[in-house]
Amino acid sequence: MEGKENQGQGLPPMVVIGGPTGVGKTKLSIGLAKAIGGEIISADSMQVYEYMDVGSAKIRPDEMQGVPHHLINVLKPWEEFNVVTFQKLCKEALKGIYERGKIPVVVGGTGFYVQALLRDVNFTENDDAPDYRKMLEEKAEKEGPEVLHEMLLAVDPASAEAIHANNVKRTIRALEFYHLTGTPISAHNEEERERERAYNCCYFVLNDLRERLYANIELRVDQMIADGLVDEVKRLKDMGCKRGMTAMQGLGYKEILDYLDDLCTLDEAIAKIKLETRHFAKRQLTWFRREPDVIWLNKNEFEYNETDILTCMLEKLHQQSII
RNA sequence: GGAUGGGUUCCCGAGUGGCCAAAGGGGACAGACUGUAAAUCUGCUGCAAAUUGCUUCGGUGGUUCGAAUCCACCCCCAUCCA
Repeated sequence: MEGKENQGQGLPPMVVIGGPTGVGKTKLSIGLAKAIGGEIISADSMQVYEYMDVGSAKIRPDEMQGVPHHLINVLKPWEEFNVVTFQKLCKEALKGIYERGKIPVVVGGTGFYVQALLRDVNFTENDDAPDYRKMLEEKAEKEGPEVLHEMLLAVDPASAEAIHANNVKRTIRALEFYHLTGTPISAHNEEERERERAYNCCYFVLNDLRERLYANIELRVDQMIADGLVDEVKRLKDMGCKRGMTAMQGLGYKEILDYLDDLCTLDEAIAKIKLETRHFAKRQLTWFRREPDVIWLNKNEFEYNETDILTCMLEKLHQQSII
């Protein structure tokens, strides 16, 4: 509990608000940003995309209340997005924020992205190797995932042990890394794991009772449908968006796409979105739980009083000399 | 009232005398994660500290060394006939 207050001394200030989808991060972030004169950086893998508003639960301009937002609507849906891009865009945004003498408030549910930013993880520069990756994907498809896993075992046994054979995506990434750099990704990861936070920051995680979270998710999905999610996906489809694209892997998008392609009924699609969103929220929480030094804000413990939550946050920020 | 099919662990569903605490799937829960992360993958799921014990397959009673599985009666559900 104590003794960690000054560890961030000298580092640039930052506030992080994480939490599962649908807890109310957006609303809270506005309240906080206004209170401390902050600017918001969205750590969200879908809100970066233009034309994807309802399905990504993107904040509306009128909700921003004048608080500047970064990393929202900065990519087209057919563009690729990944941690490295996120990191790069983030750093650009941060530069401006610090120049303006403001405090960045990083808000988002993608724990991986937040971590990459906070610890300034170095993702070794490599060029893409689309052909190699594609070859591996086809190989896995044809010969089964074990074959790739054995290839990995030969060049990077540590990774092979850490990555389950069925996890084709991560197996491929490990192979690709070795292919491009000649060194095992496991060695690289080991080094990067040692990294400490590069910012003086408070990492808040907003949470709520599981049952309330889930109930809320269902309501939100119904609301998205009412707000025109189907039309939104239809428009994206007309723009040429296809299943394989990063943007179209978003929850709500891939399922509605299936519906539009007549692969299921609308009700089935909606039920699936709800289910997968619940699963997602759970995975998010798993990530935050293992993240060290996060400050949990359980809404139920605050009796759902937003002001009390804000007061608590401000107190923590003071303690850590962020404000 | 009659005929037939059926009631299985949170749900769906297999199991028709011992190898069954009961296949498989789903959900729930837990976890992994360092360039696809709203992705991808893993574990676990009757109770009890137990390689052992206890309770469970609509209910009750019976047959048997032994039953979720066989028999009898009863209750409930579905469809059909009256």
